Formats: sequence, C-alpha cells, structure tokens
Amino acid sequence: MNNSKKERLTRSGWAVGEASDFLGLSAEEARFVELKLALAAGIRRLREKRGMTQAALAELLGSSQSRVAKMEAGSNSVTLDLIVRSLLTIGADPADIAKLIKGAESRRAA
Amino acid sequence: MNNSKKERLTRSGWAVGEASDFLGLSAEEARFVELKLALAAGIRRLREKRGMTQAALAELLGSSQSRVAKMEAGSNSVTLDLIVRSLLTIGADPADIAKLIKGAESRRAA
DNA sequence: CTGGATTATGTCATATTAGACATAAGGCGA
DNA sequence: TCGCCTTATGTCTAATATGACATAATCCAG
Repeated sequence: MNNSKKERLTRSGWAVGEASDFLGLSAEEARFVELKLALAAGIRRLREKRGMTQAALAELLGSSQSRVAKMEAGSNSVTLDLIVRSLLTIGADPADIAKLIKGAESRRAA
Repeated sequence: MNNSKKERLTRSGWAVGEASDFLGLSAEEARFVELKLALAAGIRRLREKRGMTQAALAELLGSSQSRVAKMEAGSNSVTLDLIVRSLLTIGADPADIAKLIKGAESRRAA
C-alpha cells in the first residue's frame, strides 16, 4: 500500500504533529500514522520512566530489542496491535491510551 | 499464542465487559481484547448510523464484506490496525477513538 | 411462506509482520 | 581515546492477517 514513501517520511525525523497529507497520504492514513506515532512515543516515555532498557522491555514482551526499537520509532513494519499490547504490558491502562490518542489529534492546530 | 481458547470465548457471545481473565488470558490480554471489542462495536455503530451496509463499507475500505463482518465481530483474526483504519475511514476522529477506548475500561466495575 | 438483501462463517493463496540475529551507530564514563 | 552499554537498522524464516470467494444463516417486507 505504497509504503516506501510513508516509511521514508515518518522514519527520517518527523515530528509527531505533522506526518502530513502532501504525498500519497490520504487524510485518514495521515491520521493513522500520527496516532501510531503518538502511541509509540508513549511507549518510550513509559519505558524510560520505569528505567527499563529496550532489551528489558523486549524480554518482558517475549520479543526482541530490535523490534522494540522499531516500535518506538513508529516504523511501519510494526502493527498497532503490538504497540498497544506493549503499552498494556508496561502498565498503561485504557485511559492512558485514550489520553495518548487524544494527544495525537490536533497537535495540528498549532 | 493460544488462540483457539480465546477465540472460542470471544466469538461465541461475549459481552463487552467481561472477556475475562480466567482461562489462559493474562490481565493484559484481557484488557487488549476488551479494547478491541469496544472499537469493533464502535465501527458497527458508526456504520449503521451512516446507513451503510457492510458491503458498502468494505468497498470504501478496499476490503470485503466478510472481513468487515469479522471485524465487527471482533474476531481475533483481525488486527487493531484494520479496525482503527476503518474507524478513521468512516469518519471517527482520534477523540472519538479515545472515547471508545475509555468506554472499554471498567465496564468491569459493574 | 417466499424472495431479496444483509450479515455470518469457513477456506484458500498471497502479502505482511513476527521474533531472531548480526552489526552499526550513539552516548558516556574512565 | 577506549570499552561498555544502549539503541538503530537491516535481513532472514516462520507465523499471521489479508482480500477473495463460496455459502450458510438472518431478517423482513410483501
């Protein structure tokens, strides 16, 4: 689904507020990516707050350090499922997740 | 990851509030499933509100009726990615999604 | 009840993601 | 600078999800 473009974009330094709609990205796709990035950021934040390394989290998840890295980078090779599961695993509850998602919307107003 | 159990459970008539932790489901897994079900329910609600049929939504999504059905059923053969994408496509914004997720938490208190 | 439309379920082949592993790159203290 | 620890990136194979198709089950107007 035309990944390479998006990938290059989101990968190389996109601020959360503007994975925008100017290339092939439909409005929904853009929103989807932002949402994913917001959650990804949440993982990193929580992980660091707990003083965990990526490797530690990976073990907790039964996954690998590399996947955690990709996850936190919001790489498009990782699914929302994995991200959300991870959030739950490090102790975020649905309310926290909801909050992260709300944060994703309208950083656009800026 | 021990799907059959969960599948049978969630499939055959599980109310949203209690995809609970009594079989193999870890607490996080249970929360994850509930969250997914809540979003799935959101899709159906929105779709019906728009007077769309599953087939119509499917076309809009570039998917198929059967997949939409599975999606709304919260089948574990559908990813959160697809569900969320669908929500965005029928016009839900991040705030709506956040709301749905909040709804998922603690219908447990009952 | 019958028929048309909608939704549910099951099964494929193909595409995408998973964890693993190797290895590079980036701190950072001594 | 040198190591050491952590994070980033790339690439495999196995696992899983995808859309498609077929077909059953529901619903409901007439």
